[in-house]
Amino acid sequence: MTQTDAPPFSFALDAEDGRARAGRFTTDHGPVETPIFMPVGTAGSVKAVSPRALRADVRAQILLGNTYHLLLRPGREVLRSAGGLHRFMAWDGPILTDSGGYQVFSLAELRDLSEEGVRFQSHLDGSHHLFTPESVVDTQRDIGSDIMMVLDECPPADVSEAYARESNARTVRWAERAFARLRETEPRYGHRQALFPIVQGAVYPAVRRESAEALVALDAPGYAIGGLSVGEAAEVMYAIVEVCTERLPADRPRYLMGVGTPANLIENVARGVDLFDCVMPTRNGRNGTLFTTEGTLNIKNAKWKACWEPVDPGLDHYAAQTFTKGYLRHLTLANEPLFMEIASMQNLAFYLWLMRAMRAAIVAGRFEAWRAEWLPRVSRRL
RNA sequence: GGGAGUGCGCCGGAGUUGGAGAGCCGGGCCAGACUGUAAAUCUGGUGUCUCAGACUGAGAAGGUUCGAUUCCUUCCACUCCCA
Repeated sequence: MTQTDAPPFSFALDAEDGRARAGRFTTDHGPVETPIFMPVGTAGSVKAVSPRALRADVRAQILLGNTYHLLLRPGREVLRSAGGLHRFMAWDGPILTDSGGYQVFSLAELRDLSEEGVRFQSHLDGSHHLFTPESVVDTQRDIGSDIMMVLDECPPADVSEAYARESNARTVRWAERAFARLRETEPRYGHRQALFPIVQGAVYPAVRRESAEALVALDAPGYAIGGLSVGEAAEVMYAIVEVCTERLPADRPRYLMGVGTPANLIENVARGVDLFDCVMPTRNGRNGTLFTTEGTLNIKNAKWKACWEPVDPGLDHYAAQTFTKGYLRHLTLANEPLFMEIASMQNLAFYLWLMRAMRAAIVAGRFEAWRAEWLPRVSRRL
C-alpha cells in the first residue's frame, strides 16, 4: 500500500548545461524524465489519439487533463465511480490536471471573480458553478491526478501593473488556501498527489518576483509559471520566464503552462524550464499544420498535392514513415477522420522527440551547439 | 420532324416580372490564423487590369428603349413532351 502521506515525489537533476536542466521525478504512476512535453487531454482524451498510440508512437510520459472540463462532464460522481481519471481513460501513466484557472481567462464572459473564488456559468448548459481554491483541490482529489494545480487567475497580457499586482496577490492567497485544503484531505485511490502553485504577475518583473518569492514559502514539490503566451511578444515571454526561473528553487521542477511553439520550447528549456504543455500540436494538427524535424508546414497548401515524400522521414514512428504528404493533403481536404489521428500523432511525436533531443544534448553538455543547429531548422516554414 | 421550357461565377441553388449586380446562400478551390482546448474550428479571398482605383460581365449576335439580366428577332446548347 502506498504511503499517501509521504511526499509525492522528489526531483533529481541529472545534468545542467547553462541554465538548461535534465532531471527526473517519479510519481506513483511512473517516472518522468525532464525536460518534457505533456500532450493535452482536456476532457479525458488527447483528441484523436489513443492511449496506446500515446505510449508507443508518441512516447508520451505524462498527460494533462482539465479540472473545469472534467467537473462539468462527466462530473465528480462518475469520476469517483470509475476509480479516477487514470482508469476512466485507460492511461496508467502520470497525469497532471490544470485547475480551470485558464478558463477563468478564456471564458471571461461567463464568470464573476471574487475573493472567495470564481462563479462560473457552464459553457455547455449555462448552469452555475462556484470554483474556490478548496473545491478545485477536492475535484482534483476525485480526478486522482498525480499533479494537481492550484486555482489561479490568468490575466491577459495587456493588464496594468496595478491590476497584475492585485490579481497576483489574490492568486497567492488562493494558493495558500489550496495548500491548506491539500493537508486537510486524502488521496482517494491509493496513489499520492502533488500540488503545484502558479507564479503570476503578467509582464511585470517586479510582480513576478513578488509572486515567486511568496510561493516559494509554500515549499511545494514543483512550481508553475502561468499567464504567459497570452498575446505578449515572444521576447517578453522569455524575459519573464528568466525572472521566474531565477527565483524558483533549483531542486523543484518548473512548469511553463500553455507553451508553445517548437522555438518557444527550445528557448524556455534554455532558461531553465522543465515541463510544458500546449494544445498547439493537437489543435493545429487537426487544422492542417504539421510540425516536423524539417520545419512546419500547412499540409492543405496546393504545393503538397503530388508530393510523395513521407511526412517526416527524420522521425521514427509509423505514421511519419508510412504516409505521404500528398496523401495527407487529400485526407484533410476530404475531411477524413483519419487525418486528425495521423496529424496529431505526428505533431506530438515530433514534440516529444524535440524534448528527448534537448535532454540528450543537456546530458552531453552540448546544449548550446544543439540549439544553434536545431532552432533554425524547426523554426523553418516549409 | 413538331411543341414547350431553361441558359450569368468553378459547381448547385435563390433572386432580379424595364431602373445602377462583380453580386445573395451552399459547396468546392486558394490562403491565413490557432500557445494551461467552448476549436475535425475560425477569418479572408476566389472575372480582368497599369489592382486604395478602373474595366468587362446575365449562352451568341442583333433590335426596341432615356435605360435591358428582364421585352423582341435569329442562332447555339441543354431538358421535357409528341412523332
